[in-house]
Amino acid sequence: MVLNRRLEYGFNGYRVPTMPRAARSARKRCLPKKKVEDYSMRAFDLLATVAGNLLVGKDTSPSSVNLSTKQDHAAMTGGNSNEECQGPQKQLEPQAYDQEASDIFHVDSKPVTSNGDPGNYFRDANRAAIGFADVKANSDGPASYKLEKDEIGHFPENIVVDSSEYLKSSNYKLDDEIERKNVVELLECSYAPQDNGDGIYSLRDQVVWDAKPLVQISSESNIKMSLDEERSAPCDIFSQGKDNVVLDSKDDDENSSGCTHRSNLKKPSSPARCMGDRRIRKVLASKCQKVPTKWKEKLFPRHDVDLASDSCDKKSFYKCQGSQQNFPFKKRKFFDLNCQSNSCADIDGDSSDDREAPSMVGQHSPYQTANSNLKFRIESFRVPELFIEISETATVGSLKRTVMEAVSAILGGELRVGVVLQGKNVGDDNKTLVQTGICHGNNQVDALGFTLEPNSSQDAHFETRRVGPSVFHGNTSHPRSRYSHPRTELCKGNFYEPKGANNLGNAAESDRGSATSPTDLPTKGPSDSKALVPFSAANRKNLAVVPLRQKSKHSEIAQRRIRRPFSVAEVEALVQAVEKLGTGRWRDVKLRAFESAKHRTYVDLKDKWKTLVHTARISPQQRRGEPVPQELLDRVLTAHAYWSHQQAKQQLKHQYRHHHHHQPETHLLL
DNA sequence: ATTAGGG
DNA sequence: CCCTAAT
Repeated sequence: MVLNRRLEYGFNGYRVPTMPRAARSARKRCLPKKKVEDYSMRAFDLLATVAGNLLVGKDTSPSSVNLSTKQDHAAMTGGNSNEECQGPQKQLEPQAYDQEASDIFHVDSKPVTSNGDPGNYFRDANRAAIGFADVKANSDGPASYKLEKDEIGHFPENIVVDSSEYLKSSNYKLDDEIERKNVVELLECSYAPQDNGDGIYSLRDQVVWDAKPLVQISSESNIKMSLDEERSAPCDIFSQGKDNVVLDSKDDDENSSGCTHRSNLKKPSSPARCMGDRRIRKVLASKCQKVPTKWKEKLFPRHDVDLASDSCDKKSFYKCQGSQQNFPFKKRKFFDLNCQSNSCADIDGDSSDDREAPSMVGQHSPYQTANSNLKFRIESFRVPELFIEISETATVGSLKRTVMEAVSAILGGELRVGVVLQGKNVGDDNKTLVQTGICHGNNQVDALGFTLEPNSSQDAHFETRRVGPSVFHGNTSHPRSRYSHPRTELCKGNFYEPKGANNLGNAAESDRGSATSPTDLPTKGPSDSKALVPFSAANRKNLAVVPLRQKSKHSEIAQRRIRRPFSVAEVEALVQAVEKLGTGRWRDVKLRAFESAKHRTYVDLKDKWKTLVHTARISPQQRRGEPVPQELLDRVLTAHAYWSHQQAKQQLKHQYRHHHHHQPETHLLL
């Protein structure tokens, strides 16, 4: 075998699930006392991720937007296992939703109107999310928020976010950068690739998702809210059917238990999703015929994968995909709230026309309402194609990571939404829906799709997507993919002030930003992926420009924290603090010198000190990373010696006192 | 929640 | 950095 041979894979894209959910297990550690902003943040992530489930309805809601939250989410997070099987039923009920909704965020706002431009759909949704994320909580009482109104005056009507679900976002920065972080966040958090050899190219969750709804975008009146929940399922999900997946009974063969179990859960509005189901089914049909059940069709993400190299065993690949044993299926529940039966009926009728538009990227179902307003349900967006290159000797795990990074890079980059109508991109953002024909008859419902596209600097319009086979270009390693560390300059703080409690404040803040940018590569072995380049399909020239390092690492769930090497300035601050406080008061050190450095815990500081001492003791040749000035290292040794001595002294003193109670403190070893 | 250490 | 035992 030729070592280091390159394998090239072309990916047509993934389907991005709309509503991932974190595991309870992980949540445990992610749910400390959080600030409302965290909820907001999480809400944004989720909302952005689930934007595909946004339904835009006619406007009857108040123009003012209020967001309220209940800080105490403990009750909601107290999920239990039996909930896995039983809970969903209840949750499928709108009432249940509403109840839970009251427990969390709540946003009332205006929906998008039909005369909005085609290019605004997603933007509006995102904007709402952004506003959501930006809201500030009141200090007391049920926090109320104000959602900023965008120039068009479009708001989601109700945005409900399960408060039990959010990331540990203490490091999260709610700024403009958030917009491009949105979707990728959850991908990273919930779909991080793993090494245990499951579906190779699947975007999947690392954890078992909870049964509760994650995000709800709903409204009493017009806005429809659909909740699409996914959960990991045991490999035998298909045969067991014991999971909570909402499916249509018809043409459902096996999984009888599960289906029957669910049938009663289905709401009369279910037809609305029939279309989506069918569409998905259709899309997947060619790839997933091995899977006998529609479950798979419904749940299976798209795996349009082109193997550009023979080195990769296609057979095994497909086998893997088809393997019910190993594939990490996620049960997917779909909730359609407030779906008018009549509307659904219409859609259902339309669904007969559903066909797979090659250029279509997202499934959705727009339908007209009483007024001239349209409702859209975007089940998912298609992620642009990407190209990766990886060593043949790389491990599967590293391949997964690489793919994950590529996907994350794309999603984390500046995204924009494309609207595809009947296979053609709607490039004119200024046209109205009517002019574009989007709001026309139902026969076109299926022809409408949304795409996520890299928002490249210059070119703003896009041509037809997916033109034939993937074109590999720009397959060289992406220069900026990893080695640029803007950190250096960012960390030049004023650390030389004697005792400023917030010496590192600036550095910490700025460091945070830079810390998220460098792609954290797998650090093990030669298996590390090499070049990883998002590449543009024949039609997507911009793609190659997508920053590869946008991935924000604040992945939730038990994700190892990103590595954030201490800058010299930080070391300086640490040394200074330790000189003053000693080595046994890391809490104080933290407060003193790293107060505003959220990502530096006292444990981190303690660890850093440990390594500093070690570093100071080894030869300069053995040291790695950004060189620490010898002067600092000397101070480290000095301080370490001093405080070690003090500590020993203290111990001896205590011993002495223990034996001589009558004796006051005596200074030995001075 | 902190501290101290091993991994 | 993580994980934990012990405070």
